[in-house]
Amino acid sequence: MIILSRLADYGVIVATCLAADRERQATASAVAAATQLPRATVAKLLKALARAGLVSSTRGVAGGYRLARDPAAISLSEVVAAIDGNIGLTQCSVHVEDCARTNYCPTRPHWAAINNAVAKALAAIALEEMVTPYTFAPPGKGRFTPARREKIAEPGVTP
Amino acid sequence: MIILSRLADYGVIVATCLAADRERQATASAVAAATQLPRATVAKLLKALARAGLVSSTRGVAGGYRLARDPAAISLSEVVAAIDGNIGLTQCSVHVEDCARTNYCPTRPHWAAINNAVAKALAAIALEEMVTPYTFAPPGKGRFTPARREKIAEPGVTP
DNA sequence: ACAAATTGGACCGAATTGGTCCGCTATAGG
DNA sequence: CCTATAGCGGACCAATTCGGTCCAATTTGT
Repeated sequence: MIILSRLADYGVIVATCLAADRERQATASAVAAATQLPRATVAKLLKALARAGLVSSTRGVAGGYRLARDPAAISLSEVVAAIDGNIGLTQCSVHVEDCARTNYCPTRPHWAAINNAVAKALAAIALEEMVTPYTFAPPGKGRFTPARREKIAEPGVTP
Repeated sequence: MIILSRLADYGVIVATCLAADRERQATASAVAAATQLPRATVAKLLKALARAGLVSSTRGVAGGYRLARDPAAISLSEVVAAIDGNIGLTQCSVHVEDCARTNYCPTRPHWAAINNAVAKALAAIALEEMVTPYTFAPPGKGRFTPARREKIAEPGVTP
């Protein structure tokens, strides 16, 4: 089973990309190029992030996006929630109504606890932490090259 | 966003139902009736649980299912994994290969930590705990009222 | 031998998701 | 003033996945 949707996953990547250098005003296409994700999708994600108030946008010819807040003040749960909606473990924690009909469940109270555990784990990590250990391109330096990316894409997975 | 699939959700309910009285050998139909879930689906779930070794099955005319182990020794993560497969936060934590192509991700190492948090939260709760506080009320007696459920479904989400 | 069960798999229909595209508005520069 | 650029807000399509059902086979008790 996979917990967060691909869109949410991408959303974090996109947000992290913006967090990499907070000053720069990046266009959707620029972010798409940097992240190697399809432009249209990135645009969609940025829209969602903007609507959630996580990134600020400026329109027009010299427009673009940038983080609205300090990367240290944006948690992953916010990013995920901006795209996938609020986190709930089961259907009934999101839509309460239809629970009445299908199930009998003494189990439900426990879900809330687990729910919190997940939410907390996600809330405990800030965007800043996602970018720092690998130093994206801190001071005015070059962006990430696709080549470099391949190398660091390897590990992950197992703790 | 919803973390566990409906099937997994149901799976926990079914398992909890069996845990409610460990001695009894329950047929798939009996469990379906008790849980108010469609029979075919329950049968499917029980099959999956059996294959994972969580419940033992006996075939034939007086057959049925029962828990293979003590309810205190079965964690929710096992039940969920039996149905939805292993828990992973992102695609790349499950299928590593396609990660190399799509994304650049300095972010990935962090996923593992969150992954663990979720897994631990799920592993920390045993089937036994799911059944005790609310004592199933096997035949005849009242189910849970939607009203009560509403109260406990609220929380979670915000940090 | 028959009936009641699980087993394993195939199968379909539908809901959700990922992704694209459109027309619109706003801004900067010539 | 006009044009090019870029975000905005949808609608929209395509496809994968998911929930659910069904069937043939096997096993076992009466």
